[in-house]
Amino acid sequence: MSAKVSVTIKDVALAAGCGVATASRVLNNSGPASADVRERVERAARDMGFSFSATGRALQSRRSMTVGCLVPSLANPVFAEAVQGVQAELSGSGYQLLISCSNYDERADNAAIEMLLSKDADALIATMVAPDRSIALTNAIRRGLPVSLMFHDPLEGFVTSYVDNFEAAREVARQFAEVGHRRTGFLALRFSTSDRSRNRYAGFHAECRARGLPDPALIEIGEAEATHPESLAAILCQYPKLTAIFASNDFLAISVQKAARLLGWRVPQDLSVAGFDGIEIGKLLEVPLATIETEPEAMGRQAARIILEHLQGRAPGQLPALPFLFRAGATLVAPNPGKNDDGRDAAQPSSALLAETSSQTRTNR
Amino acid sequence: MSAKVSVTIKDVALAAGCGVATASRVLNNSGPASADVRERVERAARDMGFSFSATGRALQSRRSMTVGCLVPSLANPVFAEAVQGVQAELSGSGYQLLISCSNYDERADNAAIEMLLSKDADALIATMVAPDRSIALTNAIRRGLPVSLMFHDPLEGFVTSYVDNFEAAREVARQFAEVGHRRTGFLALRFSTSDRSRNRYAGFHAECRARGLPDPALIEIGEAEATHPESLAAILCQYPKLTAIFASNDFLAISVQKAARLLGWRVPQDLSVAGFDGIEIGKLLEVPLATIETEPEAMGRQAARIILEHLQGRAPGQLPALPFLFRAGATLVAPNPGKNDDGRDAAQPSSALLAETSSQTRTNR
DNA sequence: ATCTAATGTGGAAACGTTTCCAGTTGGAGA
DNA sequence: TCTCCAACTGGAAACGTTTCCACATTAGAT
Repeated sequence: MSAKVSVTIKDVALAAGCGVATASRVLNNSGPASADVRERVERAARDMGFSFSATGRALQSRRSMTVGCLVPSLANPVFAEAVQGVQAELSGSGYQLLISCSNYDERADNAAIEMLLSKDADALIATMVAPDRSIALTNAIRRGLPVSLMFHDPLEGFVTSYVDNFEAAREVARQFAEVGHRRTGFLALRFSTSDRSRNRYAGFHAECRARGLPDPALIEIGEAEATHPESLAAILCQYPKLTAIFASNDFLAISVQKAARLLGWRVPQDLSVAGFDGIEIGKLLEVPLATIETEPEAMGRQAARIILEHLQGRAPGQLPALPFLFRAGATLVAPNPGKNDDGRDAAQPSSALLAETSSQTRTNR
Repeated sequence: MSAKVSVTIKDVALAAGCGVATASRVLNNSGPASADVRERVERAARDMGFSFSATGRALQSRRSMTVGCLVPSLANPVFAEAVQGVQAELSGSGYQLLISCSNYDERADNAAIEMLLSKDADALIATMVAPDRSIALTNAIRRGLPVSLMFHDPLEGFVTSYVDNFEAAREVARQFAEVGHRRTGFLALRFSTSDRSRNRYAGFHAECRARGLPDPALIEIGEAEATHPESLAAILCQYPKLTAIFASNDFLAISVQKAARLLGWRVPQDLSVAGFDGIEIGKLLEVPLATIETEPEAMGRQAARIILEHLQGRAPGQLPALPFLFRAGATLVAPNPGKNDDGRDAAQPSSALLAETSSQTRTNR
């Protein structure tokens, strides 16, 4: 109706014939007001289509009711789901989500944090290349701003929501070893910018060592190879002796299967594969993917809950790691004696059996 | 260093021994200042770690430098990628992204728009159940707030970034028909809350009609069936005569393959399948998925560009649809004469051939 | 009838900016 | 020396809220 661009509480007060203080009290139910004036104010507000200006409120209350969130990329479903979890948990709390993406770039990380801070975010939830190296972030913490990380393993001075990458990777090594794999490889994307990837390798490596197995091959690849099965195949070619590959995420694991197919290798007969993350599609594949199942959305929710508690004055400490689950899948079976050339190879039972059984191992720390 | 929670321009001015007006001019490079005072202000700001309060600025300038964005869910990679595109395009423009998700709920849609408006968003980018029914949204437009939709087909009174769902679906019908399919089905998730789904069905239906083929079966399913291949199989069972299914998105198409497998049907020999969206993983499958390739990220970028232009005073009109591409895949071949029971069936040539050739049809409107 | 207390009310300050405007300075030209 | 103008400067208002405080009104108690 009214062409007024934006109607303020002053306009409402004027229309209702009272002071702004009274109008504010009525509209917020924050103080006494006679039935009479209450009615007038409410009607005026309704008629004029009044709504509070969050900016005005933020300025006066020193709270923007906004939570800043930084993730490497929303194109990676794992982060997207985590953000979805954050958003879901925040929704209804009155807090809104301010989003930023760094594209796995450390400089962008810092710029983004500074941007979020200058937007007066009341709290920060982040996954970064190197949280501990971010001056902006540590400053924020020092100033008492609630900060909570996602995906990062525990880090001195930070609170984080995470799965224990090291332990989960050990579990994969265990599964590999138990069916008889000796020569294994870890396929890593963004090894240098992802502590997750590094910790997974560390756990995988540690467990192999502990079992007296050869060290796993560390195969680092770039964005290009990850999205181009032909390039990936060219790389895999250089590791003909491996009988099993642990990929640092499910998408990569599926690419490995494709690359193997291009090379004429059969999965799992010629090469076993396991992934990480537990994306839904892995279960639907013709050869279901063995993987570590995680719940990014739960991670986001936990991070948001921590922030919310902080914001309400409580100061929750570090929570234990979120659970993960080794999901058995047909991509992982005993190595093919033909390919494995170092004497002792395990003649494990069937393959298809393990695949369709949903025997899963729940681990929790 | 200083334990001061937040340092304002007033503090800086005080430290530099000048008025706030001068400090503001220096810090913004927005007016004259002697070299002397300029130097003092800049040093004070640096020493005290001053940064502008976006809130203060927003209040005085009436611009929050914030763009509100509403999508059904970030758990759906298609939307997540679109948001990533928006974010990427916005980054560097000074605008920040305020995110909200509705979970495909019309009521939540409206509440979210109102929330974003009350947060003083300078513009809105949205994908909703029913943009045209949203009072909050139409009000926003009437007030002159830049609004741009994503994914929705053109709608009176709105500007949208989209692919032509109707045409794309016709293309699928054409591809189905050309290899000889007559009895086809359209598998729809969230038919009632997604105009995309409805328009795809409409296009598919129209093209079948135009070719004198039987109307495609409309198979509506819920969230539960979509994520549970067993349930999906039970439903597919009821349509034994179909030789090809067009699923309203790729994830669903992959689920169909799984369900078919559970029923002992072979894809593509017993059932051809095509999807929509063109997610990357479709290419990596053992039986690569035939699908309509789209670029959600480009969609987000376009929406953001439109908004940015609006914000700079230009008023760009509706742009043409974004291009789509029919991606051939091994899931689509000629129907198996054995299954097709109505007399005239096409004895098309090979199957595997069509699969591995990457002959793709580019369409644009 | 007076006193107290509770209730209602609105003016004004504060939050952090930017910008208008008026004032002060200094130097150049007459 | 006087005038004028440009360059610089800072006070104050405004943006939309909330909240403190003081004031007025009323009802209840003595």
